[in-house]
Amino acid sequence: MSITSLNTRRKRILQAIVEMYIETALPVSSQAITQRLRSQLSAATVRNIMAELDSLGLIWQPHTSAGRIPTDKGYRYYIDAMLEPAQLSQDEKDFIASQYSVQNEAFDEVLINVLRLLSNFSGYTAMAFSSGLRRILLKRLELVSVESAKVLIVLVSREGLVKTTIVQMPRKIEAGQLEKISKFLNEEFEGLTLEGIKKRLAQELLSSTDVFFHIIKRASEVIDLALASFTKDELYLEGTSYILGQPEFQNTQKLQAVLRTFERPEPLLEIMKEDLDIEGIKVHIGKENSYEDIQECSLVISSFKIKNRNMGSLGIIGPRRMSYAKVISAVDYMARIFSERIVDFGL
Amino acid sequence: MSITSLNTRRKRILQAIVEMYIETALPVSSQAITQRLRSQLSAATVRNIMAELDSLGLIWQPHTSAGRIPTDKGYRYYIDAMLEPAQLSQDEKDFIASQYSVQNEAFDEVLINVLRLLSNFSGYTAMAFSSGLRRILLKRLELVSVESAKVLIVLVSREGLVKTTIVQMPRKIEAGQLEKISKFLNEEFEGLTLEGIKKRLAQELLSSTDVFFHIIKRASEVIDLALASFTKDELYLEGTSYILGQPEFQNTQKLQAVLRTFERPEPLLEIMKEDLDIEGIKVHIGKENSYEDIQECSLVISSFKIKNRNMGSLGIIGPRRMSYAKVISAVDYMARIFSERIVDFGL
DNA sequence: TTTAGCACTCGGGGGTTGAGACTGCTAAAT
DNA sequence: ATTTAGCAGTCTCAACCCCCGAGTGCTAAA
Repeated sequence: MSITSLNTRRKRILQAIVEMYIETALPVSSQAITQRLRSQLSAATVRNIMAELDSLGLIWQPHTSAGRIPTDKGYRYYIDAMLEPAQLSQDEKDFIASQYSVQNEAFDEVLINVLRLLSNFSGYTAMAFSSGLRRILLKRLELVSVESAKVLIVLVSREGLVKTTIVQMPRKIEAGQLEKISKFLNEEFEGLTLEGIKKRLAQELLSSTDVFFHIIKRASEVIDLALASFTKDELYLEGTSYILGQPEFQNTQKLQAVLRTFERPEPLLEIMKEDLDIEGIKVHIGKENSYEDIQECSLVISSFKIKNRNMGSLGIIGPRRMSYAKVISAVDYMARIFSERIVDFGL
Repeated sequence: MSITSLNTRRKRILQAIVEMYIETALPVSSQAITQRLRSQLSAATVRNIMAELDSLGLIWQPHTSAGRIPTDKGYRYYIDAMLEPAQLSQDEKDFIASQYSVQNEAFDEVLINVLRLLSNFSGYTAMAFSSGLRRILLKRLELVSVESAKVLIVLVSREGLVKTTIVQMPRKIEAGQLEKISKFLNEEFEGLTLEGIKKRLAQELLSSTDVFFHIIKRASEVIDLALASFTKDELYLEGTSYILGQPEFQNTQKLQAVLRTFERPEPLLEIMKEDLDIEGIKVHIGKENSYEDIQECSLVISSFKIKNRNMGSLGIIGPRRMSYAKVISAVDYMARIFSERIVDFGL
């Protein structure tokens, strides 16, 4: 007996176990399954099949006289082989659309709002990863002098994103010179990525006349500082408290592991970074995560695009015992809607 | 017998009880005290004194055959009458200084870093309240057109703070006009608070000639939008998971109350707002807090200044059974160092 | 192949018990 | 008058037992 040869009846029983366990958080007994399936199967027959599924490693018992619980492998099979690519209902979509209002907010704020919405809708913690402005194309760059050597850089991308940062220039810089630098950058490099600009500047620096050399030098400094500040990977979390309501985290040990991760979320960032260029939805179940503190959790992740470039990912982190059907369709929908609208709103 | 007449011996016993309870989280017995004090006192004598302290409401017994635990009143007396204003050791200061590095970060980020440091150093959850830019004085205001009706407002305060926000103007606005508006605002209102500027603009709007009316009108719109965005009170929390390690919060009920507060921290914000103009350190012990969900907690709060104006507060929230000596000196030191350096770094 | 029946296993709730930790009180000692 | 030794009394807590109920696996019959 191998997993690939599960017949319909076995599949239906596995499905029933997974779904009932997701609903109740209680081990599922043979009798409960017969009731749910309303088929002519007796509990004894179901028990035989459960023993098979158990030996295949798809379900397990917390103790001898208990019902069965899905293993990670069981959830994996359920998701890969049995979960239909569900859509949100129109009602649900309408609900989300009605909540999704964007005022005048920077990119970060819009993203956080989307996460809050996703988190409230799903009842789990929402997370997002943004690859910074590594991939965006320059539309305009404004330089504002804050004080002597301190400059505020405002970057507007072709995609409509705005980001600002304050940097410390190596030397004092005059307002007039600042203007020249930003004019130079805007005229020469519109439509390039920051890294592209950096390369071009390095070339020009070699071949430039003395007159321009100075401007190009300072422009390089500006771009270097902008790069350092704008291309930081960032992670966002919303609804972290939803994890508290989950019965599997009543145990203080397990709870602490997850909250530790929420405080130092670099592992989550790594995972989402790796998934950045994957198409569609990616699910990580329990021990499939190599990072120990979240091996009681499942992640559902999808990347979002801005003008066809993957700019980051968003998703859900919750207990393995998660309503995957709902969460997967919600994450999918939010990633799509966010990709579309972030540009429409011109942010 | 009244509290004010506690003689030295009674004080020393109360102190021993508080300190041992803070160390061990276990009720303190008469015998434990005789051992700690190494005086010639017998346990029986100590018991007599403990009975007195008990009837004064400074200590209590969780049950008849248990040792004593300080009441809120006991902690209060300990802090007010027995705690010397301790300084951090040079080692501790060096440690903090070595961790405290600021690059080019916005005000928020610096504050969060300080909290993280304070939290790690103390082993408790750190919190901060920032009153937004309500109290700052305008040095300069730059307006950058982002697209048609969308404007980036850059505010530089006399204190050296920089904040930016993107706002949606009610109408399209031309670059030339933007320049006029910012010139007008900078020339007329340098040195005022945002609210001061708003008032003055309202007056001028009434008495202005037709030529200026339009500019003033648009300037008002800008200031209104800036006010709405810049003067939000904000609360920051770092190290929330430290609360989980505390033995008093093994109890899920109590834990949940605190975590609820971390989730909707408005009550904390209120408390810190009220303490904003208090000099030095303020300690709130257990039931002294009117907000029920944190009546198992103590707060240690100090406000920080920027150029002699109280701009916000920072502090610690932890169990009543907190190492007050260490926490108080740490909070005091961090508030001072933050007040000093935030300006040096010109953020 | 399915199912009824049954013996078996295990967790968990409830009650009991005994050890140990402290106290308050009393009476003697200082 | 104050301190202390001694002791009886109180309460918690961990250990233990026991039993119920839930659910299983296995066997043998349908």
